[in-house]
Amino acid sequence: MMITIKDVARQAGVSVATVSRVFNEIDNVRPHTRERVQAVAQELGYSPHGAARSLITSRTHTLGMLLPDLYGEFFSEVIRGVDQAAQREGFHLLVSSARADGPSLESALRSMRGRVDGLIVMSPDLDAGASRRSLPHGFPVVMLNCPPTDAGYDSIGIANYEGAMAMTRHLAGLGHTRIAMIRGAEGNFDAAERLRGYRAVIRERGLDTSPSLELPGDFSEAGGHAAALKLLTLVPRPTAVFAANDGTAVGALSAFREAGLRVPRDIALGGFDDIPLARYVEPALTSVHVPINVLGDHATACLFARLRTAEATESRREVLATTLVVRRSCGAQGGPG
Amino acid sequence: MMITIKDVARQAGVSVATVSRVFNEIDNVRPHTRERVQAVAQELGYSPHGAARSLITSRTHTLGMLLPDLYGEFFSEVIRGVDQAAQREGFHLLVSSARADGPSLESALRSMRGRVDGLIVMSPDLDAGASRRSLPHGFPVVMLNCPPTDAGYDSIGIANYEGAMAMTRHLAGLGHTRIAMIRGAEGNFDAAERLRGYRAVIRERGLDTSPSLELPGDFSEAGGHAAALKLLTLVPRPTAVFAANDGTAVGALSAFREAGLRVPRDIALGGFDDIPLARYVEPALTSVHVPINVLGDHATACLFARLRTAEATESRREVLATTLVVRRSCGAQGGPG
DNA sequence: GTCTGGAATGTAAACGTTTACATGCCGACG
DNA sequence: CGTCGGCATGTAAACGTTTACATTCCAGAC
Repeated sequence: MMITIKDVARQAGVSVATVSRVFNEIDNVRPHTRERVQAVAQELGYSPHGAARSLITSRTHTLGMLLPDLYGEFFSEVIRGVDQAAQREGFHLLVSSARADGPSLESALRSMRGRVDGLIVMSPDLDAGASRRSLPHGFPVVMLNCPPTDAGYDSIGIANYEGAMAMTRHLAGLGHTRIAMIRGAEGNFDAAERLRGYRAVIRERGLDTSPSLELPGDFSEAGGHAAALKLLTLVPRPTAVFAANDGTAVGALSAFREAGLRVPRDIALGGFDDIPLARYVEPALTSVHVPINVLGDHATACLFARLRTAEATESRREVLATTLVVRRSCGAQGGPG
Repeated sequence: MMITIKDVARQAGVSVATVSRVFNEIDNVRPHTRERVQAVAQELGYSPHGAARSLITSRTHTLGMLLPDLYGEFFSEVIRGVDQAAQREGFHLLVSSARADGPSLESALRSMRGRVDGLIVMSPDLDAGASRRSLPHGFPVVMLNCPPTDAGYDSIGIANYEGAMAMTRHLAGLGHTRIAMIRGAEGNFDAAERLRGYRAVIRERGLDTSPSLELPGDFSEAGGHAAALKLLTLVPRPTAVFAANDGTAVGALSAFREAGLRVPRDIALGGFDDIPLARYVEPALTSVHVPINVLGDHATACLFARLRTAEATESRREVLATTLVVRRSCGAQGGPG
C-alpha cells in the first residue's frame, strides 16, 4: 500500500540507488534523469520512509524531550525555546511527559532509543539516579534544572539560590521582619535551592526564623491557595510572603483577596519564574525573572555541540542568571506593569 | 558501539528470535530462558531500536502534530490535551511547528512519513490545499480548526460563528450600538468565522455597520494594542470592542489603560478563547470559552479510532460548542472574576 | 523401543533505505 | 584503433528488528 523507493525506481526506469541519490541531493546524477525521477516521485506521492532511513544512517534528525509534566507556562516556554533552536537545524522534537515516578520515566527513556539523536531531560527530582541508569552509556544528554550532583551529563540550571536571596533581601529591605515562604514541591531541586536562598537571607538579617513561617507547597496554584489560608491563621501574621513560583503566588493572591486583604498594603507578595502571567495579575507580581526560552535555546545548542563532537569532552554545567523584577505586589514604588 | 539484539542473544546463548520474544512478552519461552535473557539485557543495557522495530512492524507508536506556531497558551493547551490522550495509549508525540507558508509545511509533512502512525494537523489557513497534496493518500489525519471545505479528512473545529454571535449579542444587549471588532489574522478560518458572526448580529440588530468599526488584527497582543490605538481616534468613539481572541483583547486592554480609559466604564471589552490568563487580567476579561484541551483530547480519540478501523468510514466533522463567559470587562454585573 | 505431538527454540526472509563497490559508457589521448 | 579515465548508473550488503516456518527436544502412548 505504501509507495517505496522501488516503486519510484521501477516507474522511472532507474535503480533504487539513483532515486536515493536524487532525494539526497548528493552525487552527480544527470539532470535529465533527476527530472524524470522527481516527476515520477511527485506523481506517485512518494516520500522516503523515516524509520528505514534512520535505521541505516543511524541518525534520526530528532531530539527527544523528557518533561515531568506538560502543564503550565514554564514548560510550554521551554518547549518553544527548544523547538525554535531545533528547527533551525532541521530537527524534529519528540516530547514525552513522564511523571517523576521511576518506572514510567525509565520506560519513556527506553522507548526513545533509536528514535532520537539526543535527549533533553528535565529531571528536577533530587534522586535522579534511576534515570541515569536506564540511559544508553555515552548517549548525548542535556539535563535541565537537575541537581549538579548528577554529573556525567551536561546540564543547565538557573540561579535559584541567588534569585531567592535577591527576592528575600528585597522584602527585608522594605522593612519586613516576618517574611513567610511557601515552599515548592517536596524533593524538587529548584524548590530546595530557593528555600536555601530564603533561609540564608533570613539568618543573615537576623529575622524571625520560626518554622511556622515555612509552609509546604507544590508549585501549583491550588497549593498556593491552601498555603495562604494556613498562613493567614498565624499570629502575628507575616507581613510578606515569598512564593516558590508564580503559580503558587497567583494562588496565594486569590486567597488573600478572598480573605479581604489588599496586596501589597496588608501583605506583600513575591513570586519566582516571572511567567508572562505575572505582569497581568492585579496587582502585578514582583518576581524573579528566569530566562525560560533561553533555557531551552541553550540546552539545544549544548546538545547539538555534543552531537557534533566525538564524545570526548568533559561534561559542563551552565547556570543562567536570574534577575529580580520589581512590580507592585511587594509594595515598593514598583514599575509600571 | 550500540548494543543490538544479537549481542544479547550471543551473550545469553540463545537466538535473536528468543530475545525478541522475551521483549515482546509474547509466545511461550521457558522461565529459565526468559530470566537469563533479561539478566543479560539488563547487564548490557540493551533496549530495542525503535526505528528497526517500526520498520518491520510498520507501527511507530507515535502521533505527529503539526502546528502553525508554538506560541501562546492556546497551543500549549492543545498539546497538553493531545499528550494526555496519547500517553493513555502508550503513544509518543512528535511535534512540529510549521509556519503557514507552503514549503516548510510540506517538508514538515514529508519528513514525518514513516515516523508517525497518524497526524493531527492544525491548519487554520483558508487555503490548505497544499498540505493535502503532500500527504500520503489514505494516511490517518485529523484536522484541527480548519475550513470544512477541506474534506476527505476527519476534522474538529469550534463553534466560532455561534460564539462570536453570542458575544456580540451580549454587548448589544448591554445597550451598546457602536460595537467595534478587532479582527483576527488575515486568511485565517477561525478569524473569518468570528467576523461573520459579529457582522450577522450587527445586521440583525440594525447597529452601526460603518466599515471603520472593523480593525485589522493578527491574533497577537501587539496587534491588539495597535488596533486599539487606532480605534481610539474614531469619532464618535465606539463604546464596546470585540477582540478576535484573548491575546488581542489583552493588548487592547493595555492600550486603553495607557490612554487613561477605564474598562468597562469608558469602553467595554470582550475576547475569545477564554485562555487561563483571561481570569487574571484587571478587569477580568469577558470571553467566549473554548474547551481547548477537549479539542486535543477529541482529536486524539478521533485519530485512534481511525487507526483502529480499516480506512473505510466516511470522514466526519465535529464542532465543539463554545460558551460565553461573562466577567467584568464588558460592564455587565458579571461574575466574581 | 518407536512413534506422536506439542512446546521451546532456531533460521532466515523481510521491512525501506543508504552506500561501497562494480559495471558500463563515452570521449580523449596516444 | 586501443586504452585509459571519469562520470553516470546499477548491484547488493547492511542497518536491527519481527515473525512465519523449520527444527529440536522430550514426555507419554503404544
